[in-house]
Amino acid sequence: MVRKTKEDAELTRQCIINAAREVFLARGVSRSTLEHIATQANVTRGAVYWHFKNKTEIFHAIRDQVLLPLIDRMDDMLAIDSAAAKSEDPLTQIENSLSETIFELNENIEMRQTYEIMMIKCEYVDEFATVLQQILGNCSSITEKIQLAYERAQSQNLLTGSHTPRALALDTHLFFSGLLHMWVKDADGSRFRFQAIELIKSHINLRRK
Amino acid sequence: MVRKTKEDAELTRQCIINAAREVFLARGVSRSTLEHIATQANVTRGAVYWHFKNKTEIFHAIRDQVLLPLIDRMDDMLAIDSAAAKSEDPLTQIENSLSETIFELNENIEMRQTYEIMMIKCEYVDEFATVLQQILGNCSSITEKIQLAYERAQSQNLLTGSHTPRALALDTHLFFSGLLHMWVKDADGSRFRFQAIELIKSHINLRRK
DNA sequence: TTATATACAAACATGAATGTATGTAAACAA
DNA sequence: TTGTTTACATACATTCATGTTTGTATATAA
Repeated sequence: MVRKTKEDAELTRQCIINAAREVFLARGVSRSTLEHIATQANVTRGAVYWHFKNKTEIFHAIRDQVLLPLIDRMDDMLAIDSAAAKSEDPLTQIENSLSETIFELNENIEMRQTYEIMMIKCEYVDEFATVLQQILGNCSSITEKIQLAYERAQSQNLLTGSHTPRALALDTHLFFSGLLHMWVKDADGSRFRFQAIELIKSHINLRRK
Repeated sequence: MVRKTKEDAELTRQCIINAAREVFLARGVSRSTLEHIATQANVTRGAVYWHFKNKTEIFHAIRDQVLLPLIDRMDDMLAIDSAAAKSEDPLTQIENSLSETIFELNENIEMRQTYEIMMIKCEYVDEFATVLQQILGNCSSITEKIQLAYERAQSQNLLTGSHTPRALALDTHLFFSGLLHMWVKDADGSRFRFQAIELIKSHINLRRK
């Protein structure tokens, strides 16, 4: 049975991406073969090669599909003129944007899998090295957004102590980066997953006057 | 020229480990072949197979050689009865143990390479999955040590606010975990490497009364 | 209606990488 | 001094993943 219409083709493309995510997660990117992916997707390698140039292209497809939207949303939540910004103080805004991300990881299986692949099932060499630069770029931009929020908090006299918004933002970013890593590595959920939201709240409260 | 004495053999073993570290770093663990490693060490695969069962065993050798001592030292610096504990307040003790680790990463090339391999040049699946559990275990133990230090700080009335030592320790641990990741990923050093020590100081100062 | 492009499946050719088996020279023990 | 083990190098067999090529049924455009 051969698929024909455009929609059918797009459907198999999605199947391949989903299959690749599962396979990458289970076997790591390097050890995953196009045969594994094809089998998981109930197609042959022919179909895979039709839709993608090689494994790297599938990898990027997976990444773009779920990671980019997440970053966009985080950006939105931290923006000055967002809906959130008008109803909440800047610190709560930061807290919510972090919590929201954790919430998404909990709810959205594909996103969780993708995060796990990117963090502990992938070796950042050669073609994948560029992805690292992208990640660093995203980190910088998010840190800046957080910094702006802290600046607003400062001008509203919400902060304890006399720390610069820049330092606070970097500290928050590193904290969250560490949290995401632990969240992913802590697969059985015993250590971090259950208390992630509390940790975020506690982190922000350290700054509250 | 064939090597003969015990010492010579141990020397080639070390050569192989060092070669493997370089190769793992450059190509990632998965893409590194025993042939690559052998060539880099100026031996043949025969020698590699004589000293190691397979690639995984080399991986573990690399890890044990530099990572375990680091963790031990960190434990020491945070211990109640260490030399550091007697001359410094608990918060400075925490700060120094973190700074010391960063200092080591800066000075010790092998350690830096090993960290980089473990964090972004390795896929944690199958045989390597157990390493993740070890890492999580180490994290727990270090967090507990930090917590004890915060408890001492609390009883000495050094802390601002009313946060529990447990929450502070987790926050510090996550911060440092994130810092290490960024430190490693930030290969050109532009973003994090130069200011790592400042970030640590700033993180601890957030807690100081 | 027919020609062409699409969306695959199946077959093929090639190039590794692995593990093992064998060979061998020197150290060391007896 | 000779036998045995050590510490490798070399050769071999096998498996496996990749990329490409070819075949083909159907959709779609002309």
